[in-house]
Amino acid sequence: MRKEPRQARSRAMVERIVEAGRRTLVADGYDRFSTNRVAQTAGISPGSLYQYFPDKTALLDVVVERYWDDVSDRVAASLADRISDSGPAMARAVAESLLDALDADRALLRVVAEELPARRSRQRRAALERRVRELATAYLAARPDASRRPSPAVAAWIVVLAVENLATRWVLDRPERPDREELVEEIAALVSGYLTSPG
Amino acid sequence: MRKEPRQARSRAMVERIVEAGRRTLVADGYDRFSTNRVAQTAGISPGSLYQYFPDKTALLDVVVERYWDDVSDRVAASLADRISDSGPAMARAVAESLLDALDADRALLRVVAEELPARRSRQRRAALERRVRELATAYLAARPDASRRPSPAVAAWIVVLAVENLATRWVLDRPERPDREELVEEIAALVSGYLTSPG
Amino acid sequence: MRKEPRQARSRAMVERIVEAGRRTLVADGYDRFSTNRVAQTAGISPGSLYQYFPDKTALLDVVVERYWDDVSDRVAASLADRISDSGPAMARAVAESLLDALDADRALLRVVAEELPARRSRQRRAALERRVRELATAYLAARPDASRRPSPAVAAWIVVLAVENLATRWVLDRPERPDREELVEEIAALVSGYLTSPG
Amino acid sequence: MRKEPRQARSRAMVERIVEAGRRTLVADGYDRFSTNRVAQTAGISPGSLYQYFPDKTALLDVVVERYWDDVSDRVAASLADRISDSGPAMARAVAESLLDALDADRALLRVVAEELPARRSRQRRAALERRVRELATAYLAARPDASRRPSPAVAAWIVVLAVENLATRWVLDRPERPDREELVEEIAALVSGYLTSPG
DNA sequence: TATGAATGAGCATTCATTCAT
DNA sequence: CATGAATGAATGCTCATTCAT
Repeated sequence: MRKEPRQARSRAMVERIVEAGRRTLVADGYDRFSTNRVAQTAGISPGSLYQYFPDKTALLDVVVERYWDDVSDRVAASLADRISDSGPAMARAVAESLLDALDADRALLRVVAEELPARRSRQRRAALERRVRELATAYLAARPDASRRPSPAVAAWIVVLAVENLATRWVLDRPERPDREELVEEIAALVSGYLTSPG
Repeated sequence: MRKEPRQARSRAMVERIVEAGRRTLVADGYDRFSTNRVAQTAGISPGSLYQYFPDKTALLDVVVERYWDDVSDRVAASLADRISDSGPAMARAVAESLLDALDADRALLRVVAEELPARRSRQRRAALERRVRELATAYLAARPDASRRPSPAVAAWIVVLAVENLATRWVLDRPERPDREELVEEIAALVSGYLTSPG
Repeated sequence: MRKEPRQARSRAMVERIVEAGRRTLVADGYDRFSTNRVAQTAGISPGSLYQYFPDKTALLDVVVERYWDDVSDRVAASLADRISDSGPAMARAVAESLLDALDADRALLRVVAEELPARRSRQRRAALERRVRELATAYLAARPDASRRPSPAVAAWIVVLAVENLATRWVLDRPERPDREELVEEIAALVSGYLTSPG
Repeated sequence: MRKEPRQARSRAMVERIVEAGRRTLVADGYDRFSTNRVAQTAGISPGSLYQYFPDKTALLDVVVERYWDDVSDRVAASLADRISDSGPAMARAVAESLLDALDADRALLRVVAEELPARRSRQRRAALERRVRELATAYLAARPDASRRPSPAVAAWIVVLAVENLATRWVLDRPERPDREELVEEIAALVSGYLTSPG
């Protein structure tokens, strides 16, 4: 009496491999991310891996993809709890959400952002940026007087990239100054100062 | 009669190898950056390479290091020509300098910023940031009323990282919007808006 | 109510697999003749294949075996239509029959004769040769004055091998010269010249 | 005081690898002809093999090529010692030469002719055939009355293929009948009977 | 019987590094 | 110093075969 349909078995196996991939990446770094090693970590044979992924790259892509999707989801979820009206508060909310999301799997962020060729992460990272940018654009569109920048699209590009990079760097480097609170404050200032700067 | 002292010979050889490394990196990408290939490009034997560099990584590091030092020098030189008084003009000058400096060897920037594990660039990139940050800090220190941010050091950290990343991404992606002029304008707004934002 | 006895089921399954093997061989070549691929072509699972064949080799052998048996049958059938009295005419008939038989599945001949290790074909190809040799021997025995060769068995060995190889090579290479008609003529001359050569 | 120039070192190594390839082929068969195994047999590391051959196929090709060239040379050498005038004697000489040449490395002939995909041998085997064919054609051209066949080229094609295959098969199978002497006799009869057969 | 997921030994190939010359 | 042939561990990947279901 098999409860789970075939699909579920596959899904479980894919899960197992992806998780092994993630762990291998975090534990051994990108340079040691080899199919044999992942298979060993997953407790399967190298051949089995190829029943679920056409090649090494495909697996890596899924791991990376999943990471950025998770970050993206965490940002979205986190934001939902912090919706607020005023501009600076909004910027603060975004910053906090991003910091939380990036901090959630800092070890993997380190690999994804610092060991992988950026090219590998590009697409999914861009998806995250797009998602946040859409929120930003919607926000700006809904509150025309929140921004004095001439182009909302350009403003969103500027803001999102700047904030994302500041957050990433901060999470990875954890400098003494600014501390988290300061950082959020400065980001809020950066964003609101920019938006209210006369265009 | 050997004219040149050993040191000089070494220096010339190191130079030759580093240059070969740079060319290999640009021409073939990081994946094909192998010691054999570099040696061949340099017109020496693989064994000789190891007389000047302990391992492949060391060579790569020097190439990267040199790249960021060059960028750093170009920024400094470029800035010297644009020294100006007013805040926004200063921000504009920095942005322009950075864009120029990054654009000067865009092919290598692509490899260094998108193919190499970011970790490799870390130290020297940080050096560039430090250098610019120092300029920024000095500027802010000299003009206390230019900034309302509580900590000059933090403000410099924020500004430099934000501007550097925006410039890098823009050079690499060359998006239609913002175009260069717009970008400079927005960066100026970002920086001056931030600095004048009440802390 | 199962209509067919187990035997019949097996036979049908064997058939199905062998046919799939044949098609795989023709379509993809010997290098891609893998059990998985054959099973897929047969619409069964790789495991099932092993219920009918102990290993890959056994299946391949049956496919090859079947091919040469088919050729053998075609030669026999074709010959029945060309029975004639005079020696040269007989040689011509054999040549034509062989060419027809080999041409009938040229695609498979190519694989069997040029891609497979010849060893694989050995036994069954020998069976074909034996069959034709028997006809030849019988013919020679029935017409003692048709041959001046001392040993009919040896003469048959010589003639059959020579003719078979000439026919095979011609079918596979299809050289401009000799064309088919010429070839048949030359084979007839070869055979009758040989047989009438004083022993 | 290095006596041998660089070339010679390479040549020795190539020789060593080719010989190891030959031995591996003979000892373990085509299926076990792997680069690692050849390297081990040669007493070198797998990587070294690739300094002399771009890939496995290239090595195999050289082994096969060398085999057929050797056979070809042996035939030529052997023939030089048997040059004779009369037709049947000539055919006998060719047959003997071929049998000698093929017998010289029967173990390798087995692999080359029965295990390798024929395609691999094709080109070099064709070279042998061409070489012998040229001799035959020259012979026929020089003695117009030696042949009554209409086309010398076609006659050469027929004769060479027939004789080559008979010789090969005989060497590989070593049947009781015909024995070597008989075989040579029958081949002579085959050839001279054919050539004198009225076209 | 039939399945097909899982296996794992094996393969061809690469490349950073060494060391005898 | 310079050489470059030699190394050999490691890699991504395949496929004949097995066995729990």
